Amino acid sequence: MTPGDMDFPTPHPAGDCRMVREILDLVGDKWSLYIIASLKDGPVRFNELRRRIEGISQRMLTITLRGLERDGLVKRTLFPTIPPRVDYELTDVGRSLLEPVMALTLWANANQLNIQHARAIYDAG
Amino acid sequence: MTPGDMDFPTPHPAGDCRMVREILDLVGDKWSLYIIASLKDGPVRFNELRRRIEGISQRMLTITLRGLERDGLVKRTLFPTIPPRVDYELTDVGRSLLEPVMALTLWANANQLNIQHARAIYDAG
DNA sequence: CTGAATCCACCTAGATACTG
DNA sequence: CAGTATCTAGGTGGATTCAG
Repeated sequence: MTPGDMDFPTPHPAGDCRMVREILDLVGDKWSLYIIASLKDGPVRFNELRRRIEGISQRMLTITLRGLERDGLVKRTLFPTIPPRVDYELTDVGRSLLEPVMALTLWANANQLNIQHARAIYDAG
Repeated sequence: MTPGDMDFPTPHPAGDCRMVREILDLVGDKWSLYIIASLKDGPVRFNELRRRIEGISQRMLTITLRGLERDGLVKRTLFPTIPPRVDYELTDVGRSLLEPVMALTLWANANQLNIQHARAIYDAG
């Protein structure tokens, strides 16, 4: 580490953007938000979750759930019965994420036509 | 388009989640939010933008700007001087996106310790 | 039922070199 | 200055198969 470059509190003016990117690294993948949304009304079992989220593969459901569990957004409960049963549910932290996501949803609602229009114009030109 | 599959209003209960995903497809990539944040105070030229966003390559800056321009979030203005000059600035739509993004930032601020903690516990077990 | 393991196709994005 | 073109490594996610 060269002494001259010791501290770089904010390498660029984008400041806060750093943390937003961390969230996007958290739930910005293809399936996380679908899972969170699908869990908003209470615990759901693995295969039921799989049925609810159309198009997700078994592998991606497992992997994504593991990530959400690791980040403390989803809680996994194993019932050691035969056959085994596993419930997934949102933690308080996970549920609190629904709020800012809702803000994004509102923005999407308000602007999706603008965006479609802009694209149509751009693609025409 | 097969007549049978005509309409599928909400294939799964995740409903609103669709639109959120569309936004993530819009600005959920690696650089879009950095660019939007870097443009929040007014027009910026290409190379200045490149200097502000540490780590971005010339290619990715071009590609990402094209996408944002196509979606109507960023406006590109060419001054046909020699050497050429190009200004990029947020449109009203682009600027309006800063609000819900700010909500995400607040959530990140409030929960980043929770997440770090959850990860530490998970990785320990 | 709930996974883990493996293989593979696609896409993203970085490096580099070149252009008007 | 503001791009474009090409090549390539690495990551993401789908399909399939196996296991407890």
